[in-house]
Formats: sequence, C-alpha cells, structure tokens
Amino acid sequence: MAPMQNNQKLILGSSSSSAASTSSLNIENFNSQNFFHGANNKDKMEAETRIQHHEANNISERGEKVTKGDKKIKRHRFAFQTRSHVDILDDGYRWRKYGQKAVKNSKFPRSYYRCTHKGCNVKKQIQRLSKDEEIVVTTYEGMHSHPLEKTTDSFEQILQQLQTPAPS
DNA sequence: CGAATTTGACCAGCGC
DNA sequence: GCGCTGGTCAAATTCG
Repeated sequence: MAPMQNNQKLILGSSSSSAASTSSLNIENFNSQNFFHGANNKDKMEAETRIQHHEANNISERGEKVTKGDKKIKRHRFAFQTRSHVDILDDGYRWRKYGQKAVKNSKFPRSYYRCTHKGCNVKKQIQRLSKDEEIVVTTYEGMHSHPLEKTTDSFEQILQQLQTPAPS
C-alpha cells in the first residue's frame, strides 16, 4: 500500500520478547527526581511509587538497526512501578500515543507513547498489572535532551512527601 | 485548522 | 518452517 519511510524503519526492529515480562523484576529504590516532574492524579497522596531500574541487559539491548558490526547497543530502559488509579502520569513532557496492544500476561492493553519533540525520540510504555489494576508500570526508553514544556513540579514534591512525614 | 488520538494491519524476532 | 507475541506505522477520526 503506501510506501513507508525508510528513515523510520531504521528504528524499527526493537524486540523485547521477554517470556516472563512484568513478572518478577528487581525493585530497588531509585532517585526519581530526575525522571518525574509532575502528576495530575487525584490519588497522588496515596501514590506509592516504586522504581525498578534495570539495565537493558535483561531485555533486548538492541535499538537501531545497525548493519553488521556493532551489535551491542545500550538501551536505557527504566521501569517505574507506580500505584495509582490513573495510568496517565504527567512527567512534564508531551507524549503522543502511537499504539496500543494487549499483552498476554495482562488483561489490560499496553499503551505506547512517544515524546513529541524534534529529535527527542524518547519512548514510553504504560502497562497496568492484571493482578493489581492499581499498579501502573511506566517504562521509559531513551533520554530527553530538551527542557520540560510544563512547569509542574508537583510530583517531585509528592515524592518528597512520600519519603518524609507530611506536615499536619 | 491543527494536533493528538484511535484502530487495524504489518513486520520482525523467537520459540517450537 | 510455521506460529505467536510484541512493537510500530499509517490513515481516519476526534478534540481543542
């Protein structure tokens, strides 16, 4: 049908078919101040954010379709496990949904988002755990190279409160 | 009118 | 070699 852009096809080919995905992952406390900068969820107060950072070593660490030669491409992947009723976590950036697919391990479909920016091809995928629909797993891929468009630092404040006793 | 979103189809990698 | 899952794109639609 319509010819596809070869340029776009270059980034195609990323396959992360991990059998036991979203299953048992190492959850560690990670400094999320640099990643989250805003949230508009009403349940922010009870939002328990657990960050699980794991190198792409566990999953496919391949990104660009490089010809023979370099076969090991580092793919920064950060999975955030956030407990919230809303799956849309506003991190301060603009995201454009480019696809939605249902995974076998989850009853709920996985949403694929992409950062709307000229040259900033940061991808983000949001998936809700079928076991606990309150748990939303947000996986970031890539790094932003541009300032935030929104000046919402609410989430950062929230994170601070979560780690520190909220003042009465 | 423009941008973002939606849904379906297609593709690629891996498993069997 | 075929089938399955996961991932992405593309066109159409909708919202602002």
